[in-house]
Amino acid sequence: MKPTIPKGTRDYSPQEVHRQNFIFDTIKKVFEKYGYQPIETPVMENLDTLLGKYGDEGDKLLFKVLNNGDFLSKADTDALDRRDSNGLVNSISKRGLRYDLTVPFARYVVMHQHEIQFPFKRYQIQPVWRADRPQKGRYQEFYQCDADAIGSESLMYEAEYVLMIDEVFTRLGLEVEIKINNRKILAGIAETVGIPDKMVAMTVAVDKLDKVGWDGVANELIASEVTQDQIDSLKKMYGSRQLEELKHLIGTSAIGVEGVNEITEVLVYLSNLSLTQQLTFDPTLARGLSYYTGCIFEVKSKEVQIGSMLGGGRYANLTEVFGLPGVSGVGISFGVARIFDVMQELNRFPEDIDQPIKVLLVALDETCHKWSFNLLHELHTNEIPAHLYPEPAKLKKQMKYADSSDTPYVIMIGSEEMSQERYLLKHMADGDQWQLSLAEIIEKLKPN
RNA sequence: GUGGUUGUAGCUCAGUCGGUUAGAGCACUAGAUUGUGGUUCUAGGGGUCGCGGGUUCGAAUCCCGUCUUCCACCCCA
Repeated sequence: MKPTIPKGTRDYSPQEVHRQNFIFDTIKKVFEKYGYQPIETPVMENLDTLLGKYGDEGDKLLFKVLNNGDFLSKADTDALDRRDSNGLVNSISKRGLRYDLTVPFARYVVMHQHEIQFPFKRYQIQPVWRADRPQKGRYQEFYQCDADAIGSESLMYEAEYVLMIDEVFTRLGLEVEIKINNRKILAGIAETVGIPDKMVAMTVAVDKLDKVGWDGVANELIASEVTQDQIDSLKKMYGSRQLEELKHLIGTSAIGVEGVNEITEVLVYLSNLSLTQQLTFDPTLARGLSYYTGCIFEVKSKEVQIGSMLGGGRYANLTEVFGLPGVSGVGISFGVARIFDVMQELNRFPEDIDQPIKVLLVALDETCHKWSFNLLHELHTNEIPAHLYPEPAKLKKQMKYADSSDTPYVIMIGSEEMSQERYLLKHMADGDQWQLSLAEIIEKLKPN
């Protein structure tokens, strides 16, 4: 058979794993520095934990896991006869793959509420799955790195996430725009314009403003039965993207003012600190899953055309459906596959993260090979990543192996070297070589 | 989920109007070179032309289906 992998998935070869780990480590270091604790949750959740949390679109993108055993005998035969896939799902699937890390976290918080000190700050680095149609930078399986703080309404956390985002992308050597908005502002705008019932349609349309312009937005809104007057009014609201001006325009909407005040407070927290990346208040930003209620975040690359590399926001009541009302949380989620693709395209990975094997031992005959096995052990004892070619093959073949696997050093061991206990150490890149004792070699190759 | 696009050697790609045994570069293997990789030269191995069906005397080439890739929507990290 011809081997393939499912669509939207990818293999990671050694170099790619090293590079992905570099991203994980960078994010993890920042998370831990800010006092976040790691947790992990199962790849599968019960379907009713996941359903209804991401909107209708999200539900469609959930991977369902077929029940074990003779699931068809328990299937809803009416739905089956009608060829009604959606109706059939309940009776043949009770589990699904996690779609994000936030909803499983909310479930975790409720289940473990008695062992948790609130506010609880946790981070989580695990893959998630979405049955989306793949595109560049869009996969069906990808890692998310989430940090969330739950059990506090303080806007300090929003400010803290801006700092964490700024630090992570700066450490990765990327140039990004951090966008921030607030769902309450969007609600306030909808209210002011007179379309509070059409807020979702409005945000979805306005989110595309930069892409399709006002004509495109207007067309979409007219399709949602928004009047021309209301569109004009909306256009006026978005005439300026300045917070002060918006506050004035939104003045009659209590929730809108609240949203503006929240953004303002976040900016006050940040006012005495300097950011490396660009932070923008963007009232067109809709973003986020349906559970967001307050501030929302997004990060876009300023260097590469690709979807957002981070999303996040505040969810006032996500734990309520699991039986724990009144607990507010806020968090961010780094999309590692996209960050990886951006760094790959821009060639931003440091060079020294790709070299696990430092030296290849090359033995010239069977006796030397056995002897070299002891040398190998000595190197390992001294924490030097080393590899002995598995047989005393032709020198050319062994050298070529070292060369094409990018091993920086080779040690040659022949009968002469063996008897003198001084070995030939060669640096592959520039061709320099020295006759050295094992102790000298260890000294030279030892990690600092 | 909707519309389009792509698939030929391990990789990147040629392949005319449907016509004989499907090619190139790189990579790989061996030798030139019995203690030195990269450069060079010589020789060699490697292909169900994504998969299934159809049209035809004859299909990599045309048609249908399907899978995959990428793109635009939708939505998202």
